Amino acid sequence: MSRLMEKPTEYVLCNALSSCAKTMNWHFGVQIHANMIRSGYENNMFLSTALVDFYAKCFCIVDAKKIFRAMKVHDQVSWTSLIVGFSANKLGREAFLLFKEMLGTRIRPDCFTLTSVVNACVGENGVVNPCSSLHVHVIIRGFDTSNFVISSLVDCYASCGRIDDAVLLFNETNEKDTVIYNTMISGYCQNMYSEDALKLFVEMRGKNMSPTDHTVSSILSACSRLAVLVEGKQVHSLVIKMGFENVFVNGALIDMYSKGGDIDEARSVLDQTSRKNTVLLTSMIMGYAQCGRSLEALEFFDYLLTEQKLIPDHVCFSAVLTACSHAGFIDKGEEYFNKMITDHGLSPDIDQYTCLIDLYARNGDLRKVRDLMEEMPYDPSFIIWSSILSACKIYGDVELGREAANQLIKMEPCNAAPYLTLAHIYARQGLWNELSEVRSLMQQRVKGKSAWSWV
DNA sequence: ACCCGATGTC
Repeated sequence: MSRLMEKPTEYVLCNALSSCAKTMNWHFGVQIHANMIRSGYENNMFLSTALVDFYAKCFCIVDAKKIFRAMKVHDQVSWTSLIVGFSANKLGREAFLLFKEMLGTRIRPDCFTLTSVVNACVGENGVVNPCSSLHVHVIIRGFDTSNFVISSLVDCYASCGRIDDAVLLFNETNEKDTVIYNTMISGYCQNMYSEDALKLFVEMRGKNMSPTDHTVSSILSACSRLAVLVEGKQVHSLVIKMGFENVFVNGALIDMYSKGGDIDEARSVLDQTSRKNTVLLTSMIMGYAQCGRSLEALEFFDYLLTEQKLIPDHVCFSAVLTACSHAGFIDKGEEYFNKMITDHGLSPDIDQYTCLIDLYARNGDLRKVRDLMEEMPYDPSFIIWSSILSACKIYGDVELGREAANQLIKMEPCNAAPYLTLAHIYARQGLWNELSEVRSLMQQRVKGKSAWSWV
């Protein structure tokens, strides 16, 4: 090894760095960087670009930026590498700003650049998602024939809720490949257009295009949203016929069966999965919790911990706490919550606090709800206040109910639900003046508006 | 030589 590393060529170092980037092998990559400096290759643009890519993929975005800024010359690839780097580090805005900076140079973006910057903007819900202006660049540069660019644009439109624009672009694209179909199907699913997702799947089959494992995982999640077990089972047959079994597909199958009410079939899919991961096991626990088989959820979790050496994550504890909440197991819920911190070294995020608050609230222990809200390092969310408000309705707590309703109204002034629940609480206690106040407030604000009209 | 697209759990 040392002989090989004495006089490596630029070509060797470049490929080695690229491998380190792909495998996220930081330790080896920094040694190559050191070797590169020793060998006097610091000004090699290809190597510097590979370094940018390597550091970014290892989540050392600061180092990636430093290397990029120190470069004397750039080409399309080096610009694109840092854009991809920002994107991989969830810095979509910075990726977009870098793209704009690139437009000011004499280097023109190519389809790699455009795919990458569009992809970086997927899920960016900032002030305005720039998909339209990127789309303009795509058209100007004539990249609207590239399936890579089109599929990332479809995804970008769909991910920021502009499903109509996604459909428009999808429909006007002539040579649609499987990935574009998959992207559109997944876009429909993300936006809750589950029926349209199924329709497009049927269209795809009618055109004799072969579905992939990606197609079926989206379609299965559409089936689980629609709770259509019959269609879901047909897709399951297809999965077996085509041999699509992987963790994603099996995860979607488990979810489809448990949401469709056939928890035992979900378990049978899980048992047939050879490489089980925390996600699949969490789906299963959540499945038991949501169909009211809380004891089985907890037994299964305890079995996995002791016998299968499961390393639970935050989501897994949400599933366990949901099981406790649905069954009213207060002591067990507190025990799991504490064990999460002490035995598993996880600091609870707002979702687990939400589960525990919901557990207390459903059981009418509103004192503990208040204490936990004081203690937790998060601002109470809409979900938390909603679960408190429904508890106040059941247990007749006017004071806390009023506070919860006011918080909810502040967050979503045009949503009628909190006004109605508060009115219900007032009516139960015979507080007629308060009742008419909240009623007229609701009429002023909610009347004739949809729940989302303030957006 | 270096950079690009989609999928699953709360």
